[in-house]
Formats: sequence, structure tokens, C-alpha cells
Amino acid sequence: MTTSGPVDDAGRSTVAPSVGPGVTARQRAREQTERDLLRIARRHLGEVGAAALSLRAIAREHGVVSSAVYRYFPSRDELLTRLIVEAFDELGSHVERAEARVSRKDFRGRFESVARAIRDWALAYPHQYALIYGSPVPGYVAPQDTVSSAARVGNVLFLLLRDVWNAGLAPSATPALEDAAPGVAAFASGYGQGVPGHLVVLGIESWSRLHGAVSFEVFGQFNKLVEDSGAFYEFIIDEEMHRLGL
Amino acid sequence: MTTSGPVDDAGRSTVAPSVGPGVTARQRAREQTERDLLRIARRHLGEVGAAALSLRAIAREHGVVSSAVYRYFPSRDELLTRLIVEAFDELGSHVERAEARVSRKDFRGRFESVARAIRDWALAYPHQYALIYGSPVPGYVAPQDTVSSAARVGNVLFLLLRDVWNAGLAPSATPALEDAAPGVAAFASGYGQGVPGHLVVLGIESWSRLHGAVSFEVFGQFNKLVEDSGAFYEFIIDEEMHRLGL
DNA sequence: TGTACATCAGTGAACGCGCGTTCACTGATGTAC
DNA sequence: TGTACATCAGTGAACGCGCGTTCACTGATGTAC
Repeated sequence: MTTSGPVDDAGRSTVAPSVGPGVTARQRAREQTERDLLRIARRHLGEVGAAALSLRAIAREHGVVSSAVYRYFPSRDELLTRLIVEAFDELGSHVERAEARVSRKDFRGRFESVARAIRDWALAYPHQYALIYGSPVPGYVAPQDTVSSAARVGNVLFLLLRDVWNAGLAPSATPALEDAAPGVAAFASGYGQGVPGHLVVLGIESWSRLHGAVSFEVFGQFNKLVEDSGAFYEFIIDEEMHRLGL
Repeated sequence: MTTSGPVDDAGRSTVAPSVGPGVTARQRAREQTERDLLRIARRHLGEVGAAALSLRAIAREHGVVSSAVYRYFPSRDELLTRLIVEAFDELGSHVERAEARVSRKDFRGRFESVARAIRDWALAYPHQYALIYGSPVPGYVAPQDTVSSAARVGNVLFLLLRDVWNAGLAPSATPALEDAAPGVAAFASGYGQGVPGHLVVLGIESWSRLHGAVSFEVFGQFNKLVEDSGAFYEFIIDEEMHRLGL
């Protein structure tokens, strides 16, 4: 039996349905139900937000008694974690795919597609975006499981930055950059295969800056202030590329 | 009777206790109670977040039956609105006071103190910050009352930008800035007393950029990524000042 | 200055609602021999 | 191939909780004459 991707405790794939001999109808049904519940949960999240997400409402919509959901998720928090990991992964793969479509040597094109992919995804799934980049859900503590999924967008940006650096295009350090670099040293030493600390600072700030604009747009701070947020975002992209030496 | 500041429908001050003849003990007691309830509400907000803010819990803590709260706030939403306006006003006056301390001609000093004041306030009152700059409270619709309070920080930044422009220091337009300017035209025409549109774009982006970093710090996105967020923020301030010609 | 009346803060009970989670159960599906 | 047993998805009732809001009321405070 060869499945790929994430698996749960029992070794069942959490992504695609299991197939082939040795896989029972019961097991296939379970996977289908789990996917259905997640789909409903995702939709509810998009309608009422994370704080108001209700197991009973999900069960009701699936036509099942509320306790039945506990066969699939041990608690509401576990379900939330699943949704958070899923949202990070969806944004991550959306960004990865967009960036992969561009020629490796086209640094400007790669940066543009990363930046636009973040905004496009956030506008398409505002509640999912709020779940992972908005104010923390009260009473919910993110477990370790979310970390690797959360890092995917950052990784894409970092690898791009590394290529820019290797091509000799990235800017050199300024005093202000040097001052900030020690504060992100742990990250730099983990990821920084030959990339200087000041570039890691620059990359994290690009990421923070893009999300600043996207959050303001998605959360409504631009209401009556910025009418054409697309053009505004393109301006930020342009500035960022200048700054990164592109 | 001379009171200043915001007043409620009955002409009572919502800020300071009324004094002098013609003000009854009952009225003073009412104002005291209202202030007590708001103080408790503010603290609960800081502990459980906006979505979980409960009128009953506030009443309980004040030692009063839950229906009594309705003598002061017609509904939970009205109370939330009060808290939101209050948070905007507190951040606004914190920033205004910080900026006013600096010599008018010291543009760098003025920008730095605005930027630092935003972050300081957000770190001191993270839930209040989340209330006004985080994901929207589900089911809550902000009424018009919040607009003028919400604009105070932006105004400070804009007036600073105007002074910079009048001193001949602000940068001239780039093609990317020109492209974005029409999208913020409404704001520019309202505020732009002789300040060109591209500067308004620049100012709004400064504001968005600062909040991007502050939000990431307050909402925990910098966990294990940026250890010294103070130094990181100083770097952003420095970059912004370069960009604004300071 | 005293009295009759009006105001209104706070009470206590109730309505109707939804929530997460537990638990003993039934009956269909799967497995070992 | 058939049978006895094990697994386990879904049931239905219950526990115990908290919520926002309404309403008729009481009794203290304030006001007009």
C-alpha cells in the first residue's frame, strides 16, 4: 500500500481516499465522512468565523447527531487545529504553485507572483485568512503541528531571496539592517545557507509589509480610504522589488 | 453648566463626572456606575477577547443583576461600540501626545515618536489593539460613530507629511506612485490641502506597513522568528524615514 | 417647609436559545478460523 | 463457504453550562407646587 502525504495515527491518508485491496468499504466511508465534515466546517468558518464555529451546527448540517462528530474529531479544538493547518497548507501551496510557474531567472516575476498570490488567496478566503493571520482565537492554543505548514510562504520568499543573493543582485547591509539582524539570528542560522543576516531581516519585513496591506484590506481598514486596493498593492510590490534590488 | 468633551443624549458628560449645583447625587452615581461598568468591560475584553465579552459576566463582577446593565447600555453591541470608540480614542490621544512633545521642525523625531507610540500602545493593550486592528468581530457592524476616532492616528501622520512636503523634503512621484494615486483620490481631495496624491499614497502605506509589523508581533506571527522585535521595528522606522525623505 | 407626584436604578424571575461533551446502546460491517 | 466474534459509526438522552434580552415590580431619589 503506497500512499503519500500526511497520514493519521492509523496510517490512513488524510488527503486522498485510500484505494485498492485491503481497504474496506467502512474505511472509505469514514474518509468520505471526514472530508464532508471538514468541508462543512470550512464553510461555516467562512460564514461565522472561528470563535462561533460550532460542532453541533456542523453535525446538524451533515444530518447526524452531534455526538457522532466525536468519532472523527476528539474535540472542537482539534477540529480548529485541522482547519488552521489546512488553511496554512492551502495558502502555502497556492503561493508555491504560483511562484513555480515563473522562470527561475525571472526574479521580478517570481516576487510579483508570490505577492499577488498571497492577496488573491486572502481575498478569496477571508475567514481562512483571518484564522491564520488575524487576531488569535480566544482560548485556543496552537499546537506544534502548525509550524511547518505555517512556514511555507516564508520559505518560498526565502529561497527567492537566496537566488537573488547568489545572482549578486541583493542590496548590501545598511547600519539599520545590521542593528536588526542579531534579533533574527536563530532563524537566519537555521535557514541561512550562505545568506547574510541582513537579507533575512529584509525578507521577513517584506513578508510583514505585504501582510500589513492585505490584512488592512481584508479586515476593512481601507474602507473609504483606499478605493483601488489592487493598484495600491501593486505599488507596494514595486517598492519592495526596488528595495530587494530587483 | 459647562462641561466639555463628548456628551450622551441627555447632555451628560461621558468623560468626567459632572459637578456643581444642578447636578444631583443620582446623576453622579449614574456616571460613576457607568464608568465602573466600562472599566470592568475593558478588563474583561483584555482577558477573554471581544467575541466572548459577556454582559452577564460584567454585571456579576459589578455585583448587580444582569438586567441592570441595560439601564446603561441598550445592548451588547452598543457596549462594544463604546469600547471600540474608546480604544481608537486612547490610541489616538496616546499618539497625538507623543508626537506633540517633539519640536515641529524635527521631522524625524516626530515620525519616530508616532511610530513608537503605536507599537507601545499595542503591546500595552493587545486586546484593545486586536479589537480595532484585528479581524472583525463576527456579527458586529461598526456604526458611523467610530469613524472620526479611527482617523486620529492617520491625521497625525498626514499633518506630519504635509509639513515635510512644505519644507520641500518629501520625495517626488514615481510611476508606481502615480498609478496608485487615483485609487485614493477621495481621501486626498478631502484632506489634501496642497499635498499631492502620491504623498497621500505614501502616507497610507507607511501606516499600513507599521501596523503590519505591530500586528505580526502582537498576534504572535513573529514567535521564534523575530526575537528582538524592538530592533526589528526600529529598522522599519528607519526605512520609512528614508523613503519619506527624512 | 412640607407634600404629592414623577423619575428611574436595580430586582428577580422567566423565555428561549445554543453550546461541548459523556455514555450506554444498536446494528451494520469486517475478520479469523 | 459459513459462522462466531470483534470492531466501530451513529443514536438518543442527558448533564451542566452560559448567554442576551424582556418585563412587571419596588423603593429610593428628585421635583413642582
